[in-house]
Amino acid sequence: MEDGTSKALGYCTGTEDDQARQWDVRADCDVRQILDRVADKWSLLVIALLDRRKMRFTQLRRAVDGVSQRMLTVTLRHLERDGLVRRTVYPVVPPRVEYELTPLGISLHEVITSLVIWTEEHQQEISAARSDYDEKAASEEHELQPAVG
Amino acid sequence: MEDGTSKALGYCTGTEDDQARQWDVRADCDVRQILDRVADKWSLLVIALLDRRKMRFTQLRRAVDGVSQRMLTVTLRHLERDGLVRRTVYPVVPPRVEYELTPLGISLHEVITSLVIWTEEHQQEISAARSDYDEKAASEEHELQPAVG
DNA sequence: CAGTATCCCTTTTGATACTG
DNA sequence: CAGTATCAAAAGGGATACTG
Repeated sequence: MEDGTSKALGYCTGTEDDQARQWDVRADCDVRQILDRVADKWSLLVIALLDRRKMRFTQLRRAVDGVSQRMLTVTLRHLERDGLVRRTVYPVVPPRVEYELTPLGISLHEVITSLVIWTEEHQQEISAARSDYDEKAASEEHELQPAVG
Repeated sequence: MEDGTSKALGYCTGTEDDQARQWDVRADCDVRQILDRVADKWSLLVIALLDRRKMRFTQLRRAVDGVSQRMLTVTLRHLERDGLVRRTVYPVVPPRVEYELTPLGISLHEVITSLVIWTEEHQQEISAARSDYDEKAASEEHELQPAVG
């Protein structure tokens, strides 16, 4: 689980009969590594929290608040390994460790922001689509079971 | 599992002592729904494949190729529910079902593209960071176990 | 404080078999 | 063809206990 590079990505074998897409299938293989990081349950929160400031472990733990100690550690290690976060250890008696975004991390943060903005702008449409879908799915069921209520 | 709106998102409770971040913590709750869709192992591939053309179920299944029948169905249902993909059933003898992006789906596709581009542009840096991290992690271990090689 | 190690439960995913 | 249903395997993630 610690090694993001060795996982099998079944669909990485390129087939060139597929000229319509503009993303290279092979590019997806690389993209996946980052997407998995972005998509990670906690990574996004940590990146957002670390925007323009350093934070200590416990400080992050409280800020994210739903996260377990284990998952925060795992998340931070992944981000550090990918060069998105820098970890600084101060060799003092009560250990002090600070986390901050690297330039690469800041740059990713900006890109993710555009995705976040898109989501905010289209949230209404998505909610509407969901309600619509759920309603229709419900009436489909009524066709099979007309006498429920 | 079919209901993306009811899942618990532990970190959604907003604490306002946190003025540095520019994303609203509550926004993350909504954002998560979409991010989960974007981040999904197969969604991205399907959206990419559906760019500017209709495709049938089996056609998609072969194009994605690593995907199981079940996962493709689940993925398509999610995308359909979110209003990103339109599903059209032709009531003919061998069933014919076509999938295509909605305008909303096209719009998301464009935003995701910027993320894909970012990844392609920074892939080298990330790989380098990983090698660096792994190398350092390896030598840390040698400090504990000096006689290995 | 800032972790690591372990156990265990939940969710996700894949394989297989069956159907309109 | 385009699914649904079911079951088993695997990964993800939390709680707890321990450590430099």
